[in-house]
Amino acid sequence: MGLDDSRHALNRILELTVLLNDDMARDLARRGLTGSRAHLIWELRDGSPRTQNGLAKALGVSPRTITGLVDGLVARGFVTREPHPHDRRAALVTFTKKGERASRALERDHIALAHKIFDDMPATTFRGFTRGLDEVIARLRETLATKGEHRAR
Amino acid sequence: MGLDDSRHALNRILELTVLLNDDMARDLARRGLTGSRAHLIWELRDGSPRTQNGLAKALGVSPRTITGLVDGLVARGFVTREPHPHDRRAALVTFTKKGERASRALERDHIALAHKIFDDMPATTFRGFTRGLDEVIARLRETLATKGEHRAR
DNA sequence: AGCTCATAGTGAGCTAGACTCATAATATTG
DNA sequence: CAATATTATGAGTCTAGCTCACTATGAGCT
Repeated sequence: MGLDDSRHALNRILELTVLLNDDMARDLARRGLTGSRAHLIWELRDGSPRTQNGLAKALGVSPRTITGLVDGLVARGFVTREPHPHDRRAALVTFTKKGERASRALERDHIALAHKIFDDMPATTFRGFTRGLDEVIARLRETLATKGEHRAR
Repeated sequence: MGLDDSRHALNRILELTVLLNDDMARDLARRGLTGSRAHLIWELRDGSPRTQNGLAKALGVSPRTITGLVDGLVARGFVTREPHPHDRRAALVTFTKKGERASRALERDHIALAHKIFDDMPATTFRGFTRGLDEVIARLRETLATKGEHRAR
């Protein structure tokens, strides 16, 4: 395939990332959330009381950043910090009612988006897309891994 | 197609956006650039002397933000502010030698990435992917337009 | 028991990117 | 010429990352 084709395809992918980002950011804003805060809630969704350290590892972000995100979510009433039963150092980040509602709303939004994108797509197109997508992701993973080796030296 | 399939596909797309972001951010950091600053350089690439206002519209960002981005690029020697020949209010953001080199490097990186992702992908897979991708983008555009109407009311 | 080391969280201070609002300087137009 | 529009920036805010230093506590080893 020609180079121009692959460049064009890459540009389309980048266009997609921008569109997705905009769409999701707007939905989140409507619910009083930012991307990072929503990400935290999303993580909290499976296994609600979590320590901040656990969240830091799950989100791939420093513990200090979690402190800030949790501060924001506490201020807006989505979560509370509860004492850990066995470890007085740790705080358990716990959903409030509002937080649980928001968590379910995020899930609904996610499903609705998947619907909107894929529902009336012909099955063959869908399969062709996902097949290619898997390959693209695999190539990207390779690339990242290779560069990671360099850095590790 | 089942709901689970579309949800899974959406998750894969999100995974892709994260991978792409990481990969590009790392390349940019290697060149002393951030995503936003690179974006500005990318825009400057086609039609080098540009006013900040023009850049603001091109990047879809407030003029004040451009001031900040240009400040950063000037401090690092990628661009200069030159006086506009006919309008003493406006500054023309202009590449330095270093900026031009960086601009070409970004282009090379872009091409290399497209290569890495698509080069050894079977043509049928590639076509299937781009076809689906076009549809996905179209659906997203629709969604955004619909919501935009709401906001416009 | 006591000492050392590790872990959980936060304060302080930095960079970066985005916004608004107000303002200065300059263009444009009636 | 006077009113209005445009270009850029200062001031101040918010979010989201980071590191480094520090407190409090937990765990393990003599």
